[in-house]
Amino acid sequence: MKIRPYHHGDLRAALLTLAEGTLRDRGAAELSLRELAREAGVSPAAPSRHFKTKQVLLDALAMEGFDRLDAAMTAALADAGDTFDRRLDRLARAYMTFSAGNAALLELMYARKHDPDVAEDLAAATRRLTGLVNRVIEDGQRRGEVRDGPVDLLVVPLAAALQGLTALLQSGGFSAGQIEQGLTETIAFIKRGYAP
Amino acid sequence: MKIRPYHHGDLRAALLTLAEGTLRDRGAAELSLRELAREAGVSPAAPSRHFKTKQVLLDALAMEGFDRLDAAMTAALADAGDTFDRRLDRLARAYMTFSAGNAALLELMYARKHDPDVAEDLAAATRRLTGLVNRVIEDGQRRGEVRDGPVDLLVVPLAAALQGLTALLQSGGFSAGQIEQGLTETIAFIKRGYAP
DNA sequence: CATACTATGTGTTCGTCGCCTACATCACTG
DNA sequence: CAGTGATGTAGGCGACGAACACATAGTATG
Repeated sequence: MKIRPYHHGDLRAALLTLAEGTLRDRGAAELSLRELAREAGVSPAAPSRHFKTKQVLLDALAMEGFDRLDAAMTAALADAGDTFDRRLDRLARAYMTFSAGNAALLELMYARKHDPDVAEDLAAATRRLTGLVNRVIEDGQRRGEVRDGPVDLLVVPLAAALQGLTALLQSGGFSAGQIEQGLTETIAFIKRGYAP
Repeated sequence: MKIRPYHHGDLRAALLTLAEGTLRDRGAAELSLRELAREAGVSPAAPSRHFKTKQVLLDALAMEGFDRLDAAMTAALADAGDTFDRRLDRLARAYMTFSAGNAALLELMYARKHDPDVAEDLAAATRRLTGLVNRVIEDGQRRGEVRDGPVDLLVVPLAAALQGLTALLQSGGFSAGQIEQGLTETIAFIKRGYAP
C-alpha cells in the first residue's frame, strides 16, 4: 500500500489553496515555496513545475482574486433597475466586505511587482473592475440621479474613497466601528458630490 | 595611511540613509542588511549593533517618515487664520506631495508588521497626524465653515480620500493627470460634504 | 598615565530561502 | 505496447537574517 503516491494528483490547485491560506494570515513576504511544498507533502522543487518562480504564484493568486472580486461586485449590482443610491450603497459595501476579508490578497492585486507577462492581464482586470464602477455612474447619469461630467473624472473620488477606507481599516489607526460609521458617512459624501 | 578605519564614524546614520535609498527604488522587501553593510563598507554583522533585526531598521525608517510628514503638514498649515477651504487645500496637497515622493516609506509607516516595542510609538505618531487634521476640521467648525458633528466621524472621509488617492496613484490604474484632476475633484467632494 | 569599561566593529556559523540542473516515475497516446 | 511529455525527486548553489565569540577603539576613572 502506497502511503504517498509519486504524483500528487493536483499539486497546482493544492499549492494555490495553501498559498492563499498563508497569504491571508502571514502576508505575501512570509510565503515560502519550500514551506508550501512541505505542507503539500512534496519535494522542495516540485512547485517549480507549476510556478516557475514565487512571483508567478503570486500573480496567479492575484488573478484569482480579481475573478472573485469581479464576481462579488457583479452579484452586488445584479439589480440593474434599482436607484443609483441603492446601487452605490451595495457596490461600496460589497467592495468593503471583500477588502475586509481579503486584505493581503487585495494588496497583491494592486501591487506593481508583477511579471511583465501577466502585468497586462492584471491591468486589464483592473480596468474591467473600474469599468464596472463606471457603468454604475453612467447609469446614474442616464437616470438623472448623477450630475453630468466625464466619468473618468467622477469615478476617482469614489475609487479613492473605497481604496482609502480599505487602507484605514488595515492600518489599524481607526477602529472597526469608526470605519463602519465612516463608510456610511463617506457614501453620503459621495452621493452629495454626485448630486445633480 | 588608513584606507578604512576600524570604526565607521556614524554607521547608524549611514545605514538609515542608504536604507531609505533602496527602500525608495526597490521596496522594503528588497532591502537587505548585508547589502547595506556592503554599501557602507562594513562587515555583514556590523549593522546589528544599531539595528538588531531588519524589522527594527524598518521601524526606525517609519518613525523618521512620520517626523518628516509631520513637519511637511505642519508647515502647510502654518497660516492658522486662513479660511477652511484654503487650509484643506494645502493640507491635501501637502499630503499628496509627500505620498507621491515617498510611497514605499508611507506604506511602511502604516504597515502593521512592527515590533511590539515601537508599535505604540508608531500608533501615537498616527494619532498625532490625524489629530492635526482633526484640528483643522474643528477650526472650520468654529469658523462656521464646516457643519457640526463628531470630528472623529467627519475626519474619516477626508482621511480615506487622501489615503485612497495615494493608493490609486501607486497602483498605476490611473494616470498621473487623472489623479491630479481627481485630487481637485475629490477636494471639491469633501468641501461639499463638509458644508454646513 | 595606567587601567578598566563600554561601544562598535570583525569573523564565522547556522538554518532557510529561491532557484537551478540532472534524473526518476508516471500517464497517455499513436 | 513503445515512446514521449508531464510531473515528481535529489542535490546543490549563492544570498539572506540572525546569533555567537572575539578584536579594537574611545572614554571615564584611579
